[in-house]
Amino acid sequence: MLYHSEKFLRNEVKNLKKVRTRFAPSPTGYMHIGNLRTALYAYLFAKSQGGDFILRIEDTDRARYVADAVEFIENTLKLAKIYPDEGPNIGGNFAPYVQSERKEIYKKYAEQLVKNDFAYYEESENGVAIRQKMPKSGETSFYDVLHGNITIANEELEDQILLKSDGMPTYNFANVIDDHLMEVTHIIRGTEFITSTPKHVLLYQYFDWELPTFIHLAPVMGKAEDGTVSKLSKRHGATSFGDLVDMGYLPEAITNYVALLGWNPKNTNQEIFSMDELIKIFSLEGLSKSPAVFDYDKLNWMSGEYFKKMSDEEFSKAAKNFVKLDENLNEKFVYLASLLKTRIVRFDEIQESIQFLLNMPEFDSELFINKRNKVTIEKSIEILTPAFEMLNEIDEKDWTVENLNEKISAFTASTQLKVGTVMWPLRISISMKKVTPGGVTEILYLLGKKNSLERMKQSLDNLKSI
RNA sequence: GGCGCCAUCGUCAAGUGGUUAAGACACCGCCCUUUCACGGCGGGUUCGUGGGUUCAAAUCCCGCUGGCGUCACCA
Repeated sequence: MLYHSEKFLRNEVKNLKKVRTRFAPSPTGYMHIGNLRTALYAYLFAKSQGGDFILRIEDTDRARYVADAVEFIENTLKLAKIYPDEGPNIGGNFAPYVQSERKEIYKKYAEQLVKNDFAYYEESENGVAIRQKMPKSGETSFYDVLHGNITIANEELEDQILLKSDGMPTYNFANVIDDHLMEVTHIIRGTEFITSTPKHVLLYQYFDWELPTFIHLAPVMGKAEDGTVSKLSKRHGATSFGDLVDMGYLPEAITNYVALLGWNPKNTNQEIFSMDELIKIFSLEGLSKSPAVFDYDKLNWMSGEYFKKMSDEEFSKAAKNFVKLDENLNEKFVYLASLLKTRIVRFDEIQESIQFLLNMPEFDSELFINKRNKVTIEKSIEILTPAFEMLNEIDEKDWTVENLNEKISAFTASTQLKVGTVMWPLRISISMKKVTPGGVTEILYLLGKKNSLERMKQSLDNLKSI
């Protein structure tokens, strides 16, 4: 099959050189998930081939410049465990890596093009700009690893601005110059660049430079409430890596999920991957050419998987930034973490789920009534009264989960009632929540003896006064 | 609108002419159970459409439809 042999051949040739990929964002102070994914794939490909990954800042649009955006991008990549080999604050043999600092380079090459009659000056009220001359006829083709050969008629191409009147290059010019100068072998970017690629190809031809390999990635889509699908944007809620981290997703989980959005490993059904594993297993063949819809359900599942794999210590440490605790809970947080781990999917869910431990919710007699466990108000009073006495006799220092478990089991047995029947009113009386992280003994322990018994007594009094 | 790209469950996706069309998420049911989770077991739903090619098409070709992108002194 042509497609495969061609791809194979192409890879053969390219493999002779060290693979170099780049991520070239503009400094917007915002890392869109789609961009992060592009960076990830470029990084994974380079690393899987033992190559280099370069960070280059495309800040040729002065109007768009955002302060500290470069640091923001570098920090985000670091959080995502994507480490460039070369970049603005990292350095490298091809510095500078910020395009605004390379102004003179572009000027030189633009003028060379004018000299060779591949471009011309154009004067307007803004000043003097340089435009690229496009062929009037014929067509320009290029090979894309994902899409095969793509051909566009030259008459579709307009004479492009290469150098703006402010002396800055346009994207279409600067990326070609830099990719060549920085010896980028594989250009991995979004499909939105497919139609402008012929312009770049022509530039390579004008300079008589070797063409890099192109890989145009399908976009990441978002699903709106009405069910329609479009390119992931703000109307779909959180769309940046930072948003997701702020919501309490683990960076590792986000990266892992995003890796699988548009790429799949060959010959395995594994879905949870560390960065090292991704590097090991990544291949261009697993890339998908059709768009992928960002799915929170799947992200949630994956996030939960990561939580369950964490030790209680790791989890509590990471979760602490998301919660406000009192002294008592702060002390017991590692234990609390063991209860929380399997129940939440984002750190920002914790506060609400443990709020009842901090403050006793308002009394609600309805909660005591439970059909399945055959619990009524009367039954609750009947159980709670002796239970309170029993618990009250436990020494403060024996107030441990293990011991409480033992005592409550013995108590339950003595009542001749079903376990659920006893546990239900007990748990409600100290939590006032139908659903809690952990059962009665866990909550008793977390609350401590004094607080637990105060709550239980209060509930009992309230029940009696109905 | 011109041009270009794309098209397998609701979603992510395996699949490269012959399969009972994998797997995962979500959903539903059952089991376990000290609530909720976790865990275990099971279930339904998929090749956009019309033509070809072929003994045989989700797979190859063409048209249609639909979605997306692009036509800047933005990237």
